[in-house]
Amino acid sequence: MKEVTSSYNPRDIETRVQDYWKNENIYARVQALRNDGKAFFFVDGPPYTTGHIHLGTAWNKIIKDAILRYHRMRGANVIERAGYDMHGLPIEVKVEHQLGFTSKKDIEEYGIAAFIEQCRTFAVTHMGIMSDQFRKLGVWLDFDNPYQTIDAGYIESAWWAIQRADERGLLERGHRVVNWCPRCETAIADSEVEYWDETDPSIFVKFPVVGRENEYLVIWTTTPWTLPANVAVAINLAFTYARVRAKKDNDEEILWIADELVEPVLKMGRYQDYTVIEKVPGSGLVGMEYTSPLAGHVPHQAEIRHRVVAADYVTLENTGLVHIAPGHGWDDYLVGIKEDLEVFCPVDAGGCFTPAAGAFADMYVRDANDVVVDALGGYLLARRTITHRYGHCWRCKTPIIYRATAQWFLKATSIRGEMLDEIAKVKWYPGWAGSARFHDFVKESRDWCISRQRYWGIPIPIWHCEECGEYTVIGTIAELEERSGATIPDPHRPYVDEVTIPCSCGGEMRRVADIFDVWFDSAVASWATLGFPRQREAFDRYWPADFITEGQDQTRGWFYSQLGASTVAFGRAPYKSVLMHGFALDAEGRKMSKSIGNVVTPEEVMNQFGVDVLRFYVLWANAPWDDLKFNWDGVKTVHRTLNILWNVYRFPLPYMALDAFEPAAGDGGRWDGSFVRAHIGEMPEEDRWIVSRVNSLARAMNDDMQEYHLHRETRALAAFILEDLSRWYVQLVRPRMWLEEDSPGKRYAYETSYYVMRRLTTLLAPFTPHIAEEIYQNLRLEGDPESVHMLDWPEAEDSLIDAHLEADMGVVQSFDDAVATARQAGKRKLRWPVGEAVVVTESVEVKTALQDLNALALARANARAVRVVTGTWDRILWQAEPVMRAIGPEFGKEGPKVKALIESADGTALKAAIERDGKATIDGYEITARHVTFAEALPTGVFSAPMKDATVYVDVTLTPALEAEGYAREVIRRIQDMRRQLDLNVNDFIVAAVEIADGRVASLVGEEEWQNEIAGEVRAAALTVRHADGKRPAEPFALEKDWDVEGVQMQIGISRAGE
RNA sequence: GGGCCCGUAGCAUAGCCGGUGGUGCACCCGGCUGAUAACCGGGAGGUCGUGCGUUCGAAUCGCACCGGGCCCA
Repeated sequence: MKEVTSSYNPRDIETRVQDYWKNENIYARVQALRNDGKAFFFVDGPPYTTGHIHLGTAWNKIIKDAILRYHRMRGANVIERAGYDMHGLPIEVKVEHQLGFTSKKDIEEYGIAAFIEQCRTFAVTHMGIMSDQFRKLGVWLDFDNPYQTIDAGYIESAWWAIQRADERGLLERGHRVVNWCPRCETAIADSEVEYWDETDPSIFVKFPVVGRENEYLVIWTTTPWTLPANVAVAINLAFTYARVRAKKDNDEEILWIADELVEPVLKMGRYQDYTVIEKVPGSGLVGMEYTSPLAGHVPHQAEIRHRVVAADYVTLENTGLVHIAPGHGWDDYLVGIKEDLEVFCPVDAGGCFTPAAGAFADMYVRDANDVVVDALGGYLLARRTITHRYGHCWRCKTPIIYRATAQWFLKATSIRGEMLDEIAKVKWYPGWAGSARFHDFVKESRDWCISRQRYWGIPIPIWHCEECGEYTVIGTIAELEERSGATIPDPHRPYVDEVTIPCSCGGEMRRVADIFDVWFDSAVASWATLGFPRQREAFDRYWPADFITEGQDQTRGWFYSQLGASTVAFGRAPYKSVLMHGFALDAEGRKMSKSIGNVVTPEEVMNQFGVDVLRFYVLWANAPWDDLKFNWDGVKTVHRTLNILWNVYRFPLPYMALDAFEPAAGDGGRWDGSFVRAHIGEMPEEDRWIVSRVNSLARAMNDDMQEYHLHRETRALAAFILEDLSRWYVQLVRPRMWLEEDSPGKRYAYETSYYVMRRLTTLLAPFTPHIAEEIYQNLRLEGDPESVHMLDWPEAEDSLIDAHLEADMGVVQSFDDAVATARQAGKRKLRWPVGEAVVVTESVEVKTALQDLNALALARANARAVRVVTGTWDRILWQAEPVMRAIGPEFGKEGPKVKALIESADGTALKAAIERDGKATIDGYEITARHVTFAEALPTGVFSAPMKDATVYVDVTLTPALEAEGYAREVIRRIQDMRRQLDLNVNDFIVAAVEIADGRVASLVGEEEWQNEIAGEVRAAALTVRHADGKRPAEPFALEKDWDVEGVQMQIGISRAGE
């Protein structure tokens, strides 16, 4: 063990430790060490390769790393690989930006092959950058061999799953309304829609009722451009509708509006008067037919038989009648299916009207709003604008539209029951993440649209024959090669688009043009990371995953996509336990975003405070499942804690080095703690106590780790470092470290300190792997493993836990605090001894603790005596306080006099008299208990402070003996200070002289007892103490200083002995 | 609009199967000076988001509302 002189420098330590891991190949060796352990299969949720990691990503990986390191230390053979999500529209859009593209046409002209190579380069480059960042966080996942969603093997895992879906009848091609980005010209998932406010028209439109002159249904919409696709109007059967004769100027017309909404609607339409002709329940409207006001502009509208249908989702807002266009809305579409309505969608992939839209053909739909409104003419009842949340493409920010298109679906609704059953079988941390949140989400889930009309993704492996309409789903590349006769070097577009398969009808099957929704990529990660279906062995051994952990946003994301794909493919969940963690927010609880400018990056924190501080902070700040409100003060606190850990660690090293201390080794030169176990009975109380504490810590941590209470783990560690080690044990053990001679006491101090640090670094290893390693490297014995991460996680040694001693020590700590408080009140420094400290208590625990640990209590209080008193301490005095509410009425105008007499009376005597006789007489006035109360009064020089279940009284009155020691201590302190100024070693001897201006003090300090004490404490070979006589010392000292000690002038000189 | 989570001193957090609200940071005051560009102690600071309810008693249970987050519509 080497002495450590440098203060805590995380960056140096972390660089050195990471180099060591790399050079010694520690990560691989730890894995090899646990090879025979029980398998623990972990699947890394793949981050998307867009670029740099943020605080949330860092937190995510840190949680994973801490948990996996823990499992490894518990002996588990952890099966893991880092993973990356590398396909998808976000990368396509980035590349489009780089190349200056604005539409799919640009891509087609540039060439799909060249385009996807750009995408591949982008993804691979950023993967490398991110891996380096994760490595810097000290994350031990396999970054050299990560699973990548763009690998051919990975793509096969997805193909295989979709083939299984087809076999189970869960793959379906259907016409559905989907979120559609008119710029990207593709369907996008619900999860790819971002909402923010847009201002849109808000219009009320009159639909003419068939066969009724001048009679209209009034509907409301914010998307005029969907009116050309209208086929029906929906009402709610639960509402009452009014048939109203409305008057405007000289015109009259008859309008249908929900009864309760008549007033506001007519006001909006500037009608001056109205009368309700009749009120009809919703059912009375169903089947009513109407014509489109746009029939003259959109030829097809003239052919549609529009009618009124019922729908539950219609609310009592606007007019209570809802315009239905099944081609442009999800709810509309469902109503359409139920009512067998036509799905009319005269809008193309680019968001422009098709020729079927008649007069509106070729217009971009959002631009067409005004034109449509104009075309409504007199059918427009009112026009306003509205600002409301509207969906946008997450990548290019274009407002989305809803569009009915042919897409491929995974029929999640058919396996919903299975999925819900599986959720219940998974162990969720916390429980509500599964039972409430995820369960409710899945319960509401819809079929999953897995097709996208894009380029950079896993091609959907469906080949279709245009001749006979047959289609076939391919499960592997080998299968495709066999059936097509082609070789497939790369299963991506456009290469795979060329491959054709002969159809049994004699025709030729071609691949459908679509690629997978990128969420389907990561959905198959649990078996793709094991190389399945190309390799079966690992899959058979390890699948499903023992554990995964991701943020709460992944409820709808990866938790769901994996569950869906796995339930389809294997009929069960792909994970056995899931820890759902929170989101990283700023200190105000807002989302970190570039536009607000509140983003804190992991690099910032690492550069200022180091990786271990960042790691410990994010695990310590709050429970994993709560959102993390990032706070620099918290980071600083953690830094301080690790700094104290560092100081506590290096504190005993110089003494150990000086004594060439070697910890007792066990079998094979390996440290095993046997010395402490063997000698625990003989060791001083504080040693037994800290050994007990560190074992209690291990016990508590084992319990908390079972539930992944990482915040409790780290908080328990911090509390141990600060409270138990730094503030208590180190203070108590100090004098034993300074002992000159070898002694059992010193040996115990060394062995105990060593034992505690070894235990502590092991417990810290999963959380702060660098500082733990750094300390371990200095502490480890020859036979010990090369890394702290090769050690086994410590079980609590029950035989070393002494609950009684821990309780006793708690009392002494409380006593220590109380004495400090009382001393402060009495303005008596801790350096100055006091006569006695008296503890008044009724508590048996307090009493026994202060008896058991009396020597310790004496030392801590720096008192000549510590006594425990039950009942009342006889030195307590009482101050009588008159009760005027009783005195006034009874003594009348004598009251003030009685008041004064009571106040000046000897309260203590008065109290005793009243307690004895029930009354007392002062100057002839009879005083009873109701006239007076008593407040505690302390004798001169006594100060009190409360502690748990007791009160401490400290008498700070000085006597010559106490004063002698006090001044002697002051002298010692100043000489020590001067030694430091001379930069002397702790074992150097000095010669010193003390000249004291005050003769009385000089003679007190000059007593032989104190002169010897001073000489011993400051390692003085020669010391003179005398009353200053104005003469300078004969020999000049290396350092001379004048001091003011509590108002007494002293001149002190010291030199190194022999110089 | 719905589901889930969160809302405790200036900031962050513990307590949350009910019984006089703990802790850290910051702040003020002090101590220590053989961990020292450290360390330690003391003090002040709280309508436990708001309101209603259950109860002898609620930060803790119930309901409603307000604010924040994630997700859904």
